[in-house]
Parts: sequence; structure tokens; C-alpha cells
Amino acid sequence: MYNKETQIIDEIMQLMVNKALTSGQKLPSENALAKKHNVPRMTVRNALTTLEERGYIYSVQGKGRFVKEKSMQIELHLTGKKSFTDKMEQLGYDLTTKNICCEKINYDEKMYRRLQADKDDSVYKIGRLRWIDDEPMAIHYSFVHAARFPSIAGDGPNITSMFAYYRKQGYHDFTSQKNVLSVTFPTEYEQKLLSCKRMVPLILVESDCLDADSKQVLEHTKILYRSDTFKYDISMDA
Amino acid sequence: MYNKETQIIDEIMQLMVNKALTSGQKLPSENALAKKHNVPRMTVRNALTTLEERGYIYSVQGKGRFVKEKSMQIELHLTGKKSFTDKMEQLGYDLTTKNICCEKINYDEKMYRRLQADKDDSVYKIGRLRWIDDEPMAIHYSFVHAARFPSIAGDGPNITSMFAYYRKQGYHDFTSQKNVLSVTFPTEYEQKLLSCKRMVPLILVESDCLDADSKQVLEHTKILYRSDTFKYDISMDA
DNA sequence: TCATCGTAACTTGTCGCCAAGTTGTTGTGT
DNA sequence: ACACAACAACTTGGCGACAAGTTACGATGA
Repeated sequence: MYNKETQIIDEIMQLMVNKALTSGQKLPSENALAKKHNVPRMTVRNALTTLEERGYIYSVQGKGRFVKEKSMQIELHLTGKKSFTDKMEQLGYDLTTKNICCEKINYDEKMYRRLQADKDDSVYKIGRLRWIDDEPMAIHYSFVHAARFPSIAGDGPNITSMFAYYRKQGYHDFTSQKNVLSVTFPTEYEQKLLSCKRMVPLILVESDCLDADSKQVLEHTKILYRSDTFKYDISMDA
Repeated sequence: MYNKETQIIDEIMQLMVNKALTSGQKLPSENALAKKHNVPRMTVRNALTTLEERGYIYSVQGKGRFVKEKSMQIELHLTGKKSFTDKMEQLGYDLTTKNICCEKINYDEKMYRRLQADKDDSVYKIGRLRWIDDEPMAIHYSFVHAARFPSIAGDGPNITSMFAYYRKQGYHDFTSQKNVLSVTFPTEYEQKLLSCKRMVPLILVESDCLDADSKQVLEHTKILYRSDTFKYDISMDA
């Protein structure tokens, strides 16, 4: 049962990888596949739904299922010195950024410790959504200590570039500390923001950004990249 | 519909993150959740099946669904000089390796180019499965040029450590080139090897390993890590 | 002959009901 | 009083039939 579903998934994935199935092309119907594989229609449906939720195909009732256009593929380079904005411009992409939130967070021990904040201090979360060539591609969250940026509550909703904001506050040189990459799935909210289905994994990169001079932690960042678009070049000589 | 499913998923994920739902604990039944959320049972079933396929819960017919034990969490460090074996030992884990395949691959332009092989040359794929504390955690594939290792066809099925093999062939110093990290889903075969469900994303790291002296490419590697276990510390000062 | 409308055949989407497994309670026998 | 068996109530698993949407073909009218 489970194996049959995955077999059908693997077979269709292979057809797409081999270019035997290209974007816009129609897949065989549920009944046709059920007959071909000698399995109940439900098995086929589960397999196809999985492909749909992974973002590879889309479904039109009464019409059929079709291969989606492939997302653009972007290779991010591991350099802590450049902002996401700079990297995208360097690669020739058209980047648009929109501020999506500025809110005070509840006490969180780990976060507060990283920001060197006391339990009674205020910590703000600034969120930006990034479009590349008109497609939402990444969510950036920055967490900052209000004692370090006293007007963050008022400024926050207008910030699109944290680096620009820090420069306005007198910081010029930045360094990055403790970059950890993991994989997660989008919440409903994130799905809406990124226009993706629930089984598209997100690459989560967490790090601290420091003022290069004083070694003070300026922000803790959480960046969510769509894994169907982004690869990460982690070569040491980047 | 789609939103309701994801909402239920998010709610249960939140309960697990908050420790309100811990391993071994029973989840509410399909009917209870359907009633609570005022949705058809099918909606709940889809949501729960999703959590199951992501590896968070398991299901026993007639009994209910239960929270799985959390996978061990391992943070890999970005150093090209150390083998996976060395890293795991250093971290204090009990690593077991088994050779799973040695086979000649079909011509693949990209692969052959990376290995500096001509179209008529032979390229072999050596696969190893890695257990940590008796749980399958990673699959390692090495691709080598037979002209560089003429006895690979005979030796290959017995290799568990490529570095050890290269040392026996007279290579002592290695460097890594072009490490690219991406995210993929396991095929049926990989699911069986890694004992994981089909929606557990895998972290795929591809790189070339070079002989430090001659700068010759010794192998192209593809490593598949379970993303529910591994995080990647990509800090530059690792 | 061509255009339009209706119907049948196809497609995906959903739901109710039955199947299969587990557990708890009640009744009966020792 | 205790043990065992049967049945009801619960659980997840699966399937057939119907719902909703699309397209193609055939019939009718101009």
C-alpha cells in the first residue's frame, strides 16, 4: 500500500527529471494510472496529492493534473558579509522587499540569551517578505533588543533593510556568528506568504549578526528560504 | 479545506513544540478532532496522515495515533578536512557503516565532467549506509573514475571508508571543492534504507574530494542526511 | 454546410458506510 | 470472588457511489 504509492510517486518524479514530462503537460488520469498499476484509485490519488503538495503538479477538477513550471533555481553563497539584497542584485535578480511585521515577542529564554537581554527587556521581531522576479521566495525575521535600538517599535514597521537601518544607527561593519541551517515545513501563514504548498520544505538559516567593532550582537535572524528554489553553496572558498 | 487541514497540522505541531504533547502520548481521535474543528473526518485524517508521513506520529489501527520519540539531534560542522566517521566519533556517537552497492553508472555528462572522465570511461558508484546508535541516519554515495582506481570494481563492494581506501592507494591529503547543499525527498529505496517516511526531507550535500597535492578529483560525493536528525552548522569560523 | 445546444463520457473531489483492529464492560460459570 | 467469553463502543483503514467540473460528439436548426 505505502510502497505502491511511493512507487507511483518515484515513477512520475523520474519522468519529470528525465524531461519526459515537461511543464504544462497533462498527467494520466487517476483511473488510467489505477488501471496501469493495478491498484485502487485511492492509492493513485494519494500519490498524486503528495506530488501536488510538494509543489510539482497542479490539479484542475474535471480536467486533470498538469506539471507545474519549475521554480527558478538560485544558488546562495555562504558569505556573512553581504546582505541578501546585495547577493540577489549581484546575481542579477530583481528583488522586492516588503515589511510584514513588527511586534514585541514574548519572553523566550534562548532568544533573550542570544541577544544579551534581561527577562524584563523588550525584544522586537521584524519580518520582511522577499520577492524575486515577482515571486515570493524568502521570509526574513530579525530579532533585536529594544535597549540597543530604542526607537525600534516606531521604526520597525517601515524597515525593509536591517543593514540600512543599522548603518543609520551608526554601525558600519558587521560579522556573522553561529550560522545553523536546518529544514522545516511552512505553517499556514508561511504558505500564504510564500505562495507554496504545505509539503515544500523550507531551508531555515539562523544566525547572529554582530557589530564587528564591539562584538555586540545586533540581531538574531531567522531566514526561511523555499527549498524548491534555493541551493546553498557551502564551499569554504566562496 | 486546505486551510483547515494545515491549521490542524499547525496546532498539533505547536502542541509538540510546546511539550504539551510528548513522545508516547496519544492524540485525540479522528472523530474527536473532527467534532472540535467542525470539519469532516476526512479533513482530520488528511492532516494526521501528513504528520505521520513527516515522521512525527505513528498510527495503530483500532488504538489511535501516538507521538513518536524525537530523533536524536546532531549538528554537523562544515569542515572539509574530516570524514563523516571522524566527526561522529569526535561527537561521541557510535557509528556503524555498511556498504550497500558498487555499480558502474551510465554515462552522465555532468558527473563525467566533474570526474574528468571521457565518455567511454567507466565510473563507479560506491554506496554506504550509516547508522548512528543503531539508527540509519545517512546514505553516502561516492563516484570514482575507474582509470584512477583500476581495481575499484573488485574492491568497491567491500569499502566502508573511502578515505581509508584512498590512503591505501597512496593519497594522504585531501581537500574539498564545491560543496552544495539542497533538499530532496527520499525515494522508496531510500525510505527503506533510512527507515523513514516519504515526507521526511533529506539534506543532500554534493561535493568533490580532491587530492591536495595534485589537485586531481578523487571522487564526487552525494550525501543524504535525514533532516529530522541533522542540522548543519555553516559558520565560517568552525 | 455550419453553428449551437444538449447529452454522454470523461475528469477530479467528497462523503457515507463498511472493514478491520482494540478495549472495556457485563454476564455467566466455576 | 475470580476468570473467561461475548458483545458493544471505540479506534483507524479502505472503498464504492455520488458530486462537481470539463470536453467532445451528435443531433437539430438555419
